[in-house]
Amino acid sequence: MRRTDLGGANCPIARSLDEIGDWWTLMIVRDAFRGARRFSEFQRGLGLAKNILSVRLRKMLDDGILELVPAAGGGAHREYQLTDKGLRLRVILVAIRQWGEDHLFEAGEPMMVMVGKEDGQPIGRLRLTSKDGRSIDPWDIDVKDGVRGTEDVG
Amino acid sequence: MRRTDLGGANCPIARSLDEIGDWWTLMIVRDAFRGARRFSEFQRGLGLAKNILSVRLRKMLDDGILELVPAAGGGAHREYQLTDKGLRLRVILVAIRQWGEDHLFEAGEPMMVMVGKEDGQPIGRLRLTSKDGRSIDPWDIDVKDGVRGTEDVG
DNA sequence: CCGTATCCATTCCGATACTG
DNA sequence: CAGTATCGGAATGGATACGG
Repeated sequence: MRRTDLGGANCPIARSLDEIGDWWTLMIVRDAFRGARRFSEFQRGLGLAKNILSVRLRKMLDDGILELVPAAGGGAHREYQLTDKGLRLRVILVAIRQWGEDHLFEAGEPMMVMVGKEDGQPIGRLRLTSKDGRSIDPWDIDVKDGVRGTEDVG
Repeated sequence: MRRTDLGGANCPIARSLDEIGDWWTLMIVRDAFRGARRFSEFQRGLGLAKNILSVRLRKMLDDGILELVPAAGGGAHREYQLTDKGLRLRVILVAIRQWGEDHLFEAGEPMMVMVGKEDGQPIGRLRLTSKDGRSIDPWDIDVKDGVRGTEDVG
């Protein structure tokens, strides 16, 4: 996404979109969460050309979303694995998923669902909250200049 | 996004990405949340060519993300307004924003922040939860076949 | 099996000019 | 102001062939 290059902007949305605001990247992350670890797994799961997958995977390695690690089973090859930064994309995928479930499917239509490993139940809905945990409606939010405070991390 | 057209897939992520998985669309939504309502406002805010903006806005109208309404001030023209479906994209923007804040900014670097209209405080972090409200880690989630149950709405 | 290199078609974007 | 029409250049995507 080059456009007029907003990558250096001080808007976290613009900067994020420059890195992951691309169809394939998020689909690769989706498959990684599903357990895909090898080149061929991503390729079969997504049905994209190898050259494209190659470029995307390398960029995601460069961006620190994926990393290459020795094969889990002890094979000679290496496998792709989500970094912590990549794992944190799960929230975005869930948000996208829940929006799609609400607005892009008919009732009764089959779909893939996310369930907690522990209870096997569909995960809860994401909620916008104020600092003290109360729910906020989508329109009760403003945007203003600020600074990343270290105390906000975590 | 044409690719191999996953739009009809039963994966909500793929289907969502087919509709909003595009750089400009989410940036337009971002500006709409910031208060942009007119063609020229979007154009100035995003710095994109008019022909592109024109196509994007029309598609978003078709998709029911935006709608045209009589000018708020009583002017002769009409203005773009987020539909309910569009307003629900706020959660996705917040998820994208928080990820970017965490991984794409240095401490102390200036950035735009979202604050609750009511208390003026930065909004809380999105949390993945199980059905009963307990927090879930990003890796403690599985994906399986399912159906959109009407009882899950809301 | 894991990629890279090449080629071609399509799409996307920006600039500009133009209409109502 | 709010778009539409056109054009050329750049990037993207798919297919295929090739190399480690």
